[in-house]
Amino acid sequence: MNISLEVFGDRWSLLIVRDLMVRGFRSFQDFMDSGEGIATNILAHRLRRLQRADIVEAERDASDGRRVNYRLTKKGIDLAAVMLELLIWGAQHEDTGAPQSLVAEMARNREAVLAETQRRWRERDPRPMLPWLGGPRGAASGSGKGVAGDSTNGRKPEAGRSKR
Amino acid sequence: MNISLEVFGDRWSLLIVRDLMVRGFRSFQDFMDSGEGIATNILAHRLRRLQRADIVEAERDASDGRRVNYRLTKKGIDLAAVMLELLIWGAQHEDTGAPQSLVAEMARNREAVLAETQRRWRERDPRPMLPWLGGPRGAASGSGKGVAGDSTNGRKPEAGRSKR
DNA sequence: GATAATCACTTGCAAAACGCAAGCGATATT
DNA sequence: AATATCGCTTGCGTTTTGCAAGTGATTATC
Repeated sequence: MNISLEVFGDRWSLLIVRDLMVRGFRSFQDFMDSGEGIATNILAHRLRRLQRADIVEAERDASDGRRVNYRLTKKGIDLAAVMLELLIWGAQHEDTGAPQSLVAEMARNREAVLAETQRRWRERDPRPMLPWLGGPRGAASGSGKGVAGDSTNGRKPEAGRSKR
Repeated sequence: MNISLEVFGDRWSLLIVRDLMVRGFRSFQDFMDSGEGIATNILAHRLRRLQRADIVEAERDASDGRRVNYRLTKKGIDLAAVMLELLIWGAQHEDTGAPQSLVAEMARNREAVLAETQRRWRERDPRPMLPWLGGPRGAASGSGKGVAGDSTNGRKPEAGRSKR
């Protein structure tokens, strides 16, 4: 676990993983526009470190050569369980903006939430999981209520990021 | 979760919580002797911050006025689920010193592990949970194999820290 | 009962990490 | 051809970290 903390032991790394995992972020720009206020040099550095740790991988966008798409690896998506517990803890003990009822439902339904998270990852479904966090600018947020009871099978990979 | 990261977003805080939770640490000295290499000023600062966040509480030792005993609060012990998932993730993906078989068993047995963790906290049972991590200097490590099937009811709170 | 240890810190200082603003090269749009 | 966007890098000042030494209070030892 000491080793884990050499990767996560800073203010941004876990947040980056979370945004990739549940907010549907993919590009450098997504992070810059998210309002979280990470600086470009720090973001670049963290992304590189996460790549070295085999938690994130990068690939140039096929249809736009400027853009780089970041994505979690298997190792990265396996952090979902940690994320979920941290989210639940935060909702119980800190004053986050998370709707109580939804988090409670997620806590009751861990397995389903994790399964859905991994499904979206496997199928490259870019829709954000946690509506109240907001997805990348110009993306239609998930299916309204979001996860945990989400069987609205929109199923289309091109969920609508605006201009590119 | 952003808020959580204002408390955990550094290299040491989570480690401190873990040591209080699973290694049976209580005193400033326990941390200094643990070989993890945290500096005194940083440790003091982190402990104060964790106290302010109501994750840790401190109280002067009744029988030795120099000593301060640190202990997790309820909010602190509720981090056990996060810890456990992080431990499991680390064991699966990083090269920790954790015995694979034991971690696998913990993963299969999450509820029991969490229950036992909270039991030890409630009953102030100071025995460390994770033998391979080692408890505070001079403490008899947990009951051999440790948790997850640990029904050896030694049950005595004074498990034997050496000189004091 | 004076002396030495131990404990939980604090202080000073140097090194590293961080954050901001500006700039840069490559690609894409107009 | 000119301009905009994207993913960075560079410089520089501020903050955080780490190391070593020291301090005051309490306890153990001679």
